[in-house]
Amino acid sequence: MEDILPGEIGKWQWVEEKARVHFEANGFKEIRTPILEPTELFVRSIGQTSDIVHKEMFSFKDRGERDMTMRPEMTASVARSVLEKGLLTQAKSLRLYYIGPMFRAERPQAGRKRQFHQIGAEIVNEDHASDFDAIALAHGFLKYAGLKEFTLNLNDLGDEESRARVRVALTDYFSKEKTKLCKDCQWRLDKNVLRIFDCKAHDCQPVIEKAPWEQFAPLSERFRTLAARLTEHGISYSINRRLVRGLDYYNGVVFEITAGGLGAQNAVAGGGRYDNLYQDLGGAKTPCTGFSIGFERLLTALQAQDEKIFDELKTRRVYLAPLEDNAAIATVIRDAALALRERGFRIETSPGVFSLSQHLKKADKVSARYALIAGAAELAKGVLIVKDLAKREQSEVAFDQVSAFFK
RNA sequence: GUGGGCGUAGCUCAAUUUGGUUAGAGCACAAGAUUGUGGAUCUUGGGGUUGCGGGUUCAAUUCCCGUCGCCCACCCCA
Repeated sequence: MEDILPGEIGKWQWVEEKARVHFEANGFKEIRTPILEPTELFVRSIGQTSDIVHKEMFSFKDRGERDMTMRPEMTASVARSVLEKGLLTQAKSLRLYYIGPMFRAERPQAGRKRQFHQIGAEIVNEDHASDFDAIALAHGFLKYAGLKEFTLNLNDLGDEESRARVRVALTDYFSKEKTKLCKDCQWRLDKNVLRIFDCKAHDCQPVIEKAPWEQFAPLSERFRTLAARLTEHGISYSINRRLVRGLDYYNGVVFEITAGGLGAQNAVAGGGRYDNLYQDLGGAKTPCTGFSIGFERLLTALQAQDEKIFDELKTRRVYLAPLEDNAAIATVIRDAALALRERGFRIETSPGVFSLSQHLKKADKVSARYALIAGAAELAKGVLIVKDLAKREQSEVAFDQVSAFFK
């Protein structure tokens, strides 16, 4: 697990702010839930057969001997909260988003830490028509955040009826080929036959290739409608019939967005429809869709595609440079800083009094765009010097005009 | 859970092969040259339980054993 240090927190705040603006503008409300939940919640929602549950959770007994788990994802927590607080009795449907840390006890590698962060959204109690909204929201946010190149992959897991039919046909087929499958797949055959398609083991591939794919085809009418709508809105996609996703609650349309510059872990977002989760947790039938975006992976991809993307962070940083230890000067500068703070500028300064050249050096060091300079001469004239460090220009601004100057 | 690689200053690394004086360098940091115009340069300075524990030895950063941690990949996922 990693510390996020002051030197890099600016990027985090920048992306978080963009996420809040974008999701709120699309009518989504933020929800925050506890990091700790009863283990049972994740076992019932994500599924016993998923890798997440059977080998990747941070679980322990608390002091009351209860089985607790640090959340490995957010969808189950949101569902729990919606059911527990009866949110659907106050509204017919919900559109929620979240930002926060998740925990999975995997072996770390590039793009995969044991604590990681997700930005995600859930559309609760809306039918398949909302699949488009979920995908458009995810796609739109990635663009808004500044990601230029990424690929949307889609698949259709089918409705319950067709899934049941497929499951029977596949179980029948793979049972006959059982001896050719790897150990994991033999286990999947018993527990969740669809996930055999996720297998990357070399020996399983010929068996998977010959599976009765025709049971999946053709894609449903719903899926084709969705695809047409995406095209209409200029969102390109590829269809990947092998995309299954490792959480058991998915059905219907599932999707994954991949981006370059991420190493082996190249999925930056993933999600899909889950119509049965609320029933599995003891609620009423509640059709849903949702997705989540890997925060760290998004940061990595953004920087890989445009190394200067976070430079604009500098443009809203102001360094304060009092030239003398003088209460009047300190007050004038502080008042100006207060006004700029309200305009969203970040204020930097150094404790103590320094010469002008020392101040300017320090201003460079903190990557400030502007310096506010005042000494005895300025005080006498009733002005501050506002220096643009990038353009190497400066002007004298009257005390009460500083805020207006930065408009 | 599997495989490979790596642990020496805040960071990147040297010295380890063949054990031997006080473990070095660059970057970064701090002070000064520089009392009103910045990124350079120069000078000076602070920084180390060589991951940790044990063993061998007159002597261990170096050899041996153990252990912990990190990185990359598999797997899986965001």
